[in-house]
Amino acid sequence: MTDRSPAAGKPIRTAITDEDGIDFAIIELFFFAYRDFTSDPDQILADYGFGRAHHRVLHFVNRRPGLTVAELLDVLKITKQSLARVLKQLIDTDHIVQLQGPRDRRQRELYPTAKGRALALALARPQSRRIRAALEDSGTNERASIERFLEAMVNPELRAQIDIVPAKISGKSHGDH
Amino acid sequence: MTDRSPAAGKPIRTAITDEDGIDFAIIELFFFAYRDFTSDPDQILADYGFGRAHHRVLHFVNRRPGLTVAELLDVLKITKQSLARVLKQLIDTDHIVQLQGPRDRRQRELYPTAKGRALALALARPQSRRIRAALEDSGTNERASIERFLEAMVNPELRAQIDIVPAKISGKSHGDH
DNA sequence: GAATTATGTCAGTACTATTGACGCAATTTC
DNA sequence: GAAATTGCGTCAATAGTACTGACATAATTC
Repeated sequence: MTDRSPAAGKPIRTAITDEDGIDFAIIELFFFAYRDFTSDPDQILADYGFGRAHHRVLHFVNRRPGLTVAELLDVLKITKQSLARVLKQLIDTDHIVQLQGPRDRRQRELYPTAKGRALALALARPQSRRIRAALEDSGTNERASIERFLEAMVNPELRAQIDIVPAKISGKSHGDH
Repeated sequence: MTDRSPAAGKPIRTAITDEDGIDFAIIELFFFAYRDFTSDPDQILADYGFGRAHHRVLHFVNRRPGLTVAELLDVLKITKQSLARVLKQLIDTDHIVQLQGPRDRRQRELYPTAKGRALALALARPQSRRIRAALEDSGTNERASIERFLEAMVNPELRAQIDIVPAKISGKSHGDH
């Protein structure tokens, strides 16, 4: 089984490199960075019997309280059926509540509970710590570059989703409770 | 079903923001960026009946021809059993060949075939195009910032994996590996 | 010869995702 | 007001990726 079967191609012994005109360096860095970026919350989630899908739902419901199921599906780019089980579990465990839409009573507006907010924060905390550490390694003003780059990596037609968030008033100490 | 059950918590109507001391802006950008970054190759892979796991294996076998199964498991951070099916399919479809290790005949060195190399390039091409476009939006010298940031996002103890690659010499003085 | 190592494989399970179909209630359209 | 559409929930069937634990084989090391 170790030998190639008769029809098999010959082994190529040289590594693919950026000379092929392709940016393997960043492709690979992006893979490693995202792998470790998600590993922090994954560990916490395991304690709850939740997975990465629960995290994403929880995140967006906290970021855009009151969004409807349809809007959530659109942001996550998954199907209704994929969302169903995950959302049900989050509701059953009292992390998220549904309210009937005020304008359209068919809609279900999704809101986090205090419990759901706390979990969202707990999951984001190690990720934020990792980001802060990475930015400290870089120069301070490079933060803007990183944000621009990441935003430019998103499909243009979907970039609107990013800016839905209320407004991330940077310097401000805020008060809208 | 629309009302919360008696014991349910009250809905929180305000969005989580960066004021909570957490960098939601970049957390979310990273999610969107990676989602779209992987969507390009996913479409191509579907034509072959392959998934993202096949892509990762193919990528690393092309990047480090001759790596052993154990090394591959270590880079991917998955289990032997998870790799088994994917690797078998790639071998059966003549994208990858195994050679008996020269020093240690128990080992299987993995190499891409011409077919495997071609597919790896085809998968990387749209990703590289996306990266190039994103970098064009930014300044040229910001490339180094991006690389530094992504590298700093990786767990320090795993950062060694990144530099295993032969040498990604650009203009970079990056000297010491 | 015995222990260890590298790999492959088996069985069972879990999570996330898919497509397609159907039902119900609310809204919109005519 | 009846009909069509929309938003949501749910059912059934399936797939891809991952896990743990166990066991077999061959090669290497002690």
